[in-house]
Amino acid sequence: MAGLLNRSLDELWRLVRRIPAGQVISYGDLGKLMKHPATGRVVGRWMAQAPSDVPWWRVVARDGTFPIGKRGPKLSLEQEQLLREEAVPFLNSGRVDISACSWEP
DNA sequence: AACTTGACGTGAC
DNA sequence: AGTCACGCCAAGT
Repeated sequence: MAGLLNRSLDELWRLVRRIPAGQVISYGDLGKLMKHPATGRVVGRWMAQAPSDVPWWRVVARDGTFPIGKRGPKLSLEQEQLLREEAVPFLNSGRVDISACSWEP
């Protein structure tokens, strides 16, 4: 028996891998897409253990910020840089313009 | 087993 | 537009 947690993790990595370059999705919306929905907070916890082949930087908070910055400022900057390289639109406030580049499966 | 901590979201002010 | 309080719930201590 695989376990519900591991299956959810697999599904999560599958979903994130489907996000095209130049687009983003929020933690909460990602959770809603799963067979057994998870809250944004839980998705965030799981993202911390994302395999290296998962484009974790395309997942942002609902308001277009990087909550990761509170704990790891370095990682936050890396995320912003990666998104800018993909031509993701930013607002003057430094947040991602999520309404202009959100991924819808 | 109890308590704390967040890679979040929402609503109130 | 920016804060804040609160609900959320898996993991860590």
